[in-house]
Amino acid sequence: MEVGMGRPLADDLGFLLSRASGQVVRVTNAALADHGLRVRQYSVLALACETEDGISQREVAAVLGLDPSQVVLLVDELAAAGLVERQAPEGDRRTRLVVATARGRGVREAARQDADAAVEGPLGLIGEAERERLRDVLTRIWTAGG
Amino acid sequence: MEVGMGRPLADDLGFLLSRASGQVVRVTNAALADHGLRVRQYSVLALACETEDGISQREVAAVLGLDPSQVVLLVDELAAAGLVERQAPEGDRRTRLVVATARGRGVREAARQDADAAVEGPLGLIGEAERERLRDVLTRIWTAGG
DNA sequence: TCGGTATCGTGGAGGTTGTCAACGATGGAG
DNA sequence: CTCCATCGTTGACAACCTCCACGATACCGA
Repeated sequence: MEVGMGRPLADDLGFLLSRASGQVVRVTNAALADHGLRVRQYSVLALACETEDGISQREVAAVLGLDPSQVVLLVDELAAAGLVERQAPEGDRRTRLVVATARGRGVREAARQDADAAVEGPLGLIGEAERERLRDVLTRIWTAGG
Repeated sequence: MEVGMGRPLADDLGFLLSRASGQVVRVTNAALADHGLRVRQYSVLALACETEDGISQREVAAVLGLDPSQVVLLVDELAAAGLVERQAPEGDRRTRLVVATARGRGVREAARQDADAAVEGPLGLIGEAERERLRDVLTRIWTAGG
């Protein structure tokens, strides 16, 4: 029986994941501040920009891994800034579609560039092939779910 | 000039990182709850267990990527649970060494097993070679720093 | 030896996030 | 029509992050 120490924290994937994530989020938030955005808001805005007709708040919550109640405030803030609008869909009067405004799409583009540039700090040493592999792994982790 | 949409959010490494991290943290927290721990506390405890003579709170903060003021409360809670002790080092009376108690080491081991098992949910499909690769990438991201 | 400067732990304020339970409104199935 | 599910919303509460300030201690140069 080995009595020594088990695997150190520095090898724990969960720990490494959350530490790296915190790092990137910190840097990204700093970059987005110039645009009056935080990462959460930026993510919602980005999602809204990716559809022509908008995306329901429920879907936003599901994709981002958030509680639906969190999305309410995020959309409130984005709407107050004039970056998105809440629209009623054709058939279902329960749901609200989050639709990006023209201004929202512009801000998203500008913000994306700054965020991408800032994130090159932590990610600078990671090559493109490795990034693609990382995307794949992180997506699979998410899909495997809880 | 391409007018279409740029890279979607689902390809953004920062987003994928924080979503996967949140997922794993959520699952881990649930597993650690049986031991009366949260991930943050568990990380501090794990770090304390990895040294014979303890680790300064400053170092804990640096390794975990936290503000030193956060560590104070975490150590308070761990100490109140009898899992760690604050000890004064030989030379420097400013610093406090966080030292794991025998009970703390036991709890850490038990908690580690439950946490590792729980994390197999999200990480189950990732092979060992890929995990090692992931550890390497995440560590480099952290080291590249901000 | 003294004085300025840096570091450590700690405390507090303020904003952000995560979690959970409820509610009203609407939709859908039987 | 009735029962049940879904959607957005609200509120409460704990956890977390960020920043600033303080007292105590250490270090270094004059």
